[in-house]
Amino acid sequence: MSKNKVISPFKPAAHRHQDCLQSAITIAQQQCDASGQRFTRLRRRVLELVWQSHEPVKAYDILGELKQDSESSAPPTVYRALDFLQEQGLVHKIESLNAYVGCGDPKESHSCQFFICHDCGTVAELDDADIRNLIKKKAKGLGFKIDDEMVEIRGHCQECLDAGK
Amino acid sequence: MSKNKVISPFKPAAHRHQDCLQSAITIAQQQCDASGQRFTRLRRRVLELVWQSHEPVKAYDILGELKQDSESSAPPTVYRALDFLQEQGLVHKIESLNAYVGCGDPKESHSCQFFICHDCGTVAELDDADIRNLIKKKAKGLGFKIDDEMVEIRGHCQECLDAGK
DNA sequence: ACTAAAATGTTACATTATAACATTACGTTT
DNA sequence: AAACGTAATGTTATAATGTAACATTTTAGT
Repeated sequence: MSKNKVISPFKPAAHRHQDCLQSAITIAQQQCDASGQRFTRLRRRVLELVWQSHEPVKAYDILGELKQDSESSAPPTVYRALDFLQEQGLVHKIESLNAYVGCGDPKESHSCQFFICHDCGTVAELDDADIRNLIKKKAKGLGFKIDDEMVEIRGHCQECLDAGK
Repeated sequence: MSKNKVISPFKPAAHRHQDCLQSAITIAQQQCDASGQRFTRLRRRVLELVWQSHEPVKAYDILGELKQDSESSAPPTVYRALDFLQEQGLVHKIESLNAYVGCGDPKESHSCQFFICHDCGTVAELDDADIRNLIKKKAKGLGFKIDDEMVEIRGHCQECLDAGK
């Protein structure tokens, strides 16, 4: 179970994103059912909005959309839903962007590493055991006990490099 | 030159912090002289404030101190100084805390990895070639070109664990 | 239906950061 | 030293991100 996984690769610009979204919602529903959490209409809606693309989404952009739904919404509406989704592992926050992305594999808790493309704005997510173990080893050398780790790599994805952007 | 370095270890609670501060300022002055940058009074003062301890410092806390100096100051005062210091490699921003720490080894540009203790709030900084190289390798596997990397590990340092905090 | 807990609504505000333009300080040329 | 141009700082206003506190509604379990 200590495998290196690409949880979400960089998606080609054209792909059936509807499938990504659909799958994310289905899995989220199953997860919540299984763990006795309530996947309410609001939480579902926020998750859908996070999954609108593979780009990290800002909380206030989500809020803007919610308001268009003519649902009564305010910042806490969004932040509470995002907190819930993060606790369930359904979304991650990208700290260096103050933005949120859907998690492609919420089934198990994991460390994750993000690769963020400056050009197209999309993000790839890994759960890489090599990185995790190396960090664990380094922490051990410092006598440090890890709670939580954040690895965010900024640069340029293959597709954008090829496109010469 | 591809060595693993501990740029700043977790400092024992009691140490001659005056020396850390002094050294940081001296090195900063030398760096700026060497690269033809102006290490102005304001920039020096902000760097001193960042180096008040080994805990990350918030921009608005720095602003508060500046105002006490009876210097006329506003947010841009601080953010511009911090931007400059970051460009020179003299301070780093901890993204997950929106806070800034002095860099213990600004002499060369480097990747760095932070270990952040939740208990005492202090931070250790590594420049670890193993981590850097592994991330580089993983990026290569994705066809990804790295600009910049952020590794921030949150947990508990040895000293706090020993103290049973 | 009743109740307690969870979720959401609502208002207000705190924190973090930047835009835009005015002024001052500084190094260079003359 | 005076004039000039650029870099640095001052100043005002506002944008962007996030939370506290309390009211109301919804839900699950009895």
